[in-house]
Amino acid sequence: MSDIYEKVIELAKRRGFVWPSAELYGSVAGFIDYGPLGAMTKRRIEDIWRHYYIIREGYYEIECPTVGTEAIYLASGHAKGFADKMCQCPHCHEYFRADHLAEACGIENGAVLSKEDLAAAITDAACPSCGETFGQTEVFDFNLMFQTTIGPGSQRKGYLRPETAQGIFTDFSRLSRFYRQKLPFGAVQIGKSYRNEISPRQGMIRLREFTQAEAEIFVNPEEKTHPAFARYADYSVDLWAIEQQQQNTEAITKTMRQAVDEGIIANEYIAYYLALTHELLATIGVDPKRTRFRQHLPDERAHYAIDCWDAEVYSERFGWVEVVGIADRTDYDLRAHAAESSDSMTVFVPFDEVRKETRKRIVANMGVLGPKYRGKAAKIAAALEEAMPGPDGAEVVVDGETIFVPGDLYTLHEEEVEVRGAEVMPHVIEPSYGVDRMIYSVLEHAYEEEEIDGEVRTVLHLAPCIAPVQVAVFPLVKKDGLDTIAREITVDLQDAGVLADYDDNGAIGRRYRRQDEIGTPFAVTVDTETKEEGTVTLRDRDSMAQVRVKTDDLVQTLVSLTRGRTTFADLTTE
RNA sequence: GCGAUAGUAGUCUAGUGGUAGGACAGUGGCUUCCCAAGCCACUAACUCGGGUUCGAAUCCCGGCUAUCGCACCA
Repeated sequence: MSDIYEKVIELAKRRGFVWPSAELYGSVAGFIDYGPLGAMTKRRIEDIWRHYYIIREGYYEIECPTVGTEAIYLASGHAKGFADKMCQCPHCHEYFRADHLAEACGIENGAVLSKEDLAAAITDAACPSCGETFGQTEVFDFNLMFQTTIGPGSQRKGYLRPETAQGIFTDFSRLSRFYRQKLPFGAVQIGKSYRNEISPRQGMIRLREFTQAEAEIFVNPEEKTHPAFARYADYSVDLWAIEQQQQNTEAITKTMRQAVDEGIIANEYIAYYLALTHELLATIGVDPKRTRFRQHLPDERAHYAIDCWDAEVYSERFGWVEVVGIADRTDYDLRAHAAESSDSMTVFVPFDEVRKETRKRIVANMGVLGPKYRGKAAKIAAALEEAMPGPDGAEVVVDGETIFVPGDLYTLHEEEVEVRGAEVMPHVIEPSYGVDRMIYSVLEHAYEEEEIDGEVRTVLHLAPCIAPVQVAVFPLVKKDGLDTIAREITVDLQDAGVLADYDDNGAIGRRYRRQDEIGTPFAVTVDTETKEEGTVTLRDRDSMAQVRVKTDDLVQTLVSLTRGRTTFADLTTE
């Protein structure tokens, strides 16, 4: 049966929203092209995202390469952790995850075994597909990252990034200086990421090249209270928390204040971005009734994450689809990069008041110590500074050798120092949006076939702020100079930054329907009254209602309508 | 990736071993003062590669893509 997915995809293909990529030479699953209308819609959605995260939250956007060196992904764990150990049945040539097979044979922790151990573990395993015994089989890594080499003849490995986040982490120190080393701060990135999925099946939902919009917000681990939390404290969303999932009950509706106070959501930052995400999705036209937030269960959550929620959108075709992930990733990423690089990845956080601390310091008496230990003296002196002295001496370890240094070879100083703050490794709050999934959700929720006088009218109820074509301009008939007036109006609208589409082809009804199908929210029609009274009709896509508007006021009215400042209903009640 | 099924203009579809019709859409024109109206004309397709055959869109094999099942997967 032709379900809504097929109808939406058919429309998207036919009218130029989304196409299979490079159909000319045969397309490859997991790659899509955005056609003229799709690219415009995507841009508008991204710009609304920018409005929320850059303009309102104040996290500037950066843009990093999609190709990264191996070091980045060794640090991030993607080079290892993103790889599955696979094997192939020698009889039926089916592929399986080796660790799953091993676990089916009663091996625990198959995931941590080496390739060789796994191969040994599965020799007696029966193939889940054909039932034959595996025997000696090779276990190989399948890494979800696309690999490339950098430079001619170079052995230097490069990877296409599997997420945009790493670019922000690798720029951490410069970002910290840009924000004058004051937590919290954040950066965002919108761009392509790549995952070489084994078998992408679900159209726009699982792609090998996809667009992410990610924010990495660096916060003081001691202060996970969002400075603007009041904005969303009373905002309520549907939460499908761990408890409801385990008890198999429905999502619960809570305000963000309640959810944080009751400990359902780990902190204000997570709650704040849950609410912001809910509002953003509603703004671009995702049905709030078909939006919920699902908390990751403890066993699916990454071990370092404190709390993680997915914004899920209901699709008639795919069920609940993860569109946004919002996680508190703690200092995992920065710690990983600090360990791999020579950067501390910390921010100096001053204390509210300068703290006075007394510090014990051991100063070696080099005049005695030097001659006594000779070549080892410098190292022993350095080790002494860190040592805990006993009553008559201190033990230090130098080059694996334990040396007892008598108390008369050093003096103990007690000094009062002023401590003005501490080096803090921030925690990362990460809202991560799948832009392609947002677009699909919007299209599916906007699609409607309604019956008008026995005819089916196909309408995309796109929000005026994301509709690719914002206004259509028609002469009612192509004579008496009506077309000239309509063309002039089109240019006036275009000059005001409104994407206006002039059309004089065919009957007026057909032109309305054409625009309905691509979601154009408003249509302006020029008729004889335009010449006599100086007014045009403005037609609303959703209600098909019309009002007469003064030609002189038209541009201003439409600018305001397309930006969502006013609605068509406001015009009719005036 | 494996198995099953399928692939005909932009879309939907008819069809047969002898090189393809329809509908809708689109374009040009006529008509038309408000919701896919009417009339005329036009454009436009056999998924790709190989094989069998005098001849293949049709039969066979393979690739690609889509749908479904399995596996995989945020």
